[in-house]
Amino acid sequence: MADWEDLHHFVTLAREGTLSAAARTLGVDHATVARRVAALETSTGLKLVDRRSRATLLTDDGKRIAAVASPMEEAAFAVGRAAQAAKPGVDGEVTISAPPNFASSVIAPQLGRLRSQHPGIRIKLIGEKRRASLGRREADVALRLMRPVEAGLFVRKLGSFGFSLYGAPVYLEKTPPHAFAFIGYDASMAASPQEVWLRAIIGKREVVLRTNDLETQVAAARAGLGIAALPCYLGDGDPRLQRHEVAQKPISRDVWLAVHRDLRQVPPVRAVMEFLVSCLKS
Amino acid sequence: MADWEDLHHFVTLAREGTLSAAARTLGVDHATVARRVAALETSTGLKLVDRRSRATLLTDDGKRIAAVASPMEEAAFAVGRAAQAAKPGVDGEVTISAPPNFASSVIAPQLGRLRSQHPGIRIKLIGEKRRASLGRREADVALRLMRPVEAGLFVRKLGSFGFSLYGAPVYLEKTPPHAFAFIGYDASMAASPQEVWLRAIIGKREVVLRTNDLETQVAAARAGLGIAALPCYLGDGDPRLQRHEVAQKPISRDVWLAVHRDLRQVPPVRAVMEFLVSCLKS
DNA sequence: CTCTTGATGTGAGATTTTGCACAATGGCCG
DNA sequence: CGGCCATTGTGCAAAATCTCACATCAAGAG
Repeated sequence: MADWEDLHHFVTLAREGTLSAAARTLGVDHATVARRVAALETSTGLKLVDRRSRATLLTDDGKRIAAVASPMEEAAFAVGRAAQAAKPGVDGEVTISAPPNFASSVIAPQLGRLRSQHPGIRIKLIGEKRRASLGRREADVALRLMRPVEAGLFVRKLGSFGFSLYGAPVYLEKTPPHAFAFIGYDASMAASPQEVWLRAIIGKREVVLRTNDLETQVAAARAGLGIAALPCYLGDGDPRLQRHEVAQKPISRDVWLAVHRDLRQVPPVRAVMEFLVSCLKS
Repeated sequence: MADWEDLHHFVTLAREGTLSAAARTLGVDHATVARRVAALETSTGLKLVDRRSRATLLTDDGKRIAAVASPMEEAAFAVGRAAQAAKPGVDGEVTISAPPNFASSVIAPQLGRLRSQHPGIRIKLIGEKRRASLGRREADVALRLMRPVEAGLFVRKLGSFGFSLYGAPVYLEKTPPHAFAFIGYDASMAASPQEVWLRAIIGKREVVLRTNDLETQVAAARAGLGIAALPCYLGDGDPRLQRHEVAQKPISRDVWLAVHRDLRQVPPVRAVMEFLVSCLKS
């Protein structure tokens, strides 16, 4: 039988697409991935990849083998979860994935509370836009703004938060609404509900800044560049920002908590879940 | 994530029960298995095995992990089959598992025919009593005397053969049936249909030889030791044996061909299957 | 067209892993 | 009770593997 570690490298290469990317996720050198895949080709007697200088493409045989081998990866992740679930006690490291501003503005300020309740838990808090895969254990617990649909997850709605328009107090004073300039997301976020809502309000008025980063919008609005659609939890407590009410129906987004079923009962994970619930109650 | 090859060694150890046995099936030294399992224990942070001097027992955690990891092994075997199935052409090595006497008396004599039809096929013919696992690729094609029940197999009935009583001609001449001495299987084969049939015929008469080996029975019967229940294909063509008819309803056993679904369409496997069908037609 | 960038290929040295040989353990059988 | 035997544990030399560094290559930007 083929070396399972060779299969591991190959499956990762098949998913990542390049030797270098696979090497990064595996934490090894790209030369190692190349050699292990070559070893797998020898042991199976099949040509699995086309080695191009820009990327390595899977051959038809490679696609077939990758499809058959990927259940191995599922099982391997299940082993990792089982190992974590088997560990007793409330100690351990728990990785939380959340939207970046949510991580910094909502979760991080309250982490002290969790720390004092459960001193044995170490937290890894990752603010990232892309959805971390819970199945692949990129995170143990995830906060999402959309209801997660992956199989095998336990999902719970934690609450919701609203958006309003905000600007610097001095800007709102001196600028009549018909002359508002706006700050919005760029094309990568054009489909998000709050951006759709904002565009409807903007109408034919001017957009002076497009960015993919919410913090940048906050900073620009504070500086008096224009009006931005911000979560109320960001804008309402900030003396450098002032809400501007509009006639349109206000928008709100739901916050979902997701955790893999295998980890739901693990004490440290449970503790983190309860902590996150309490974070959004207030 | 844990090293997949460590998992491979651990799963094998879990199935085989001892380091040495696992080492044999993996083709490595027992020290390697021990070290890799230790490495897995370190990486998972769990104690997986109890190291006794006579055997290594799985802990409860070990059993859990083994249960979760064994789907990995299934997938790995599926990869092996997929690799074999992907190879083009009718060349290749095909492993046949069959009852020992069947292999030597029925299949082996006709292998020349297969060889001349398909010169590119190399045959590995394994005569063994225990049922080779097709799922674990211990054989590509198996002949069985019982209908196989494992999942994922393609099964076909090839035919059947009968049993009769045979003895040396001189023995049958000088011995009246009520004084027959018999040659039969030992306890390990007591449940086989032909042995049950033979016992009913024997009644209270004497059994002078019990053995687990059919060839030994043939040799003893030829030598005039007594009467044995033999497959007709063995006894009828042998001038040193003569059939003795009895009133009891004759018994026959079915011969089944089994192959894994994934390999059924592979050209060399197909060729071997057709060859085996033709072997049992005559 | 050239430069930059991110990819793959290749060789040498360092590290890790492996196999071997032998010692130790403990159940089984007479 | 004592020898037997298969199994596990350990240290060292050998072999395989990995990392690192550098060369090469192709696509896209300026």
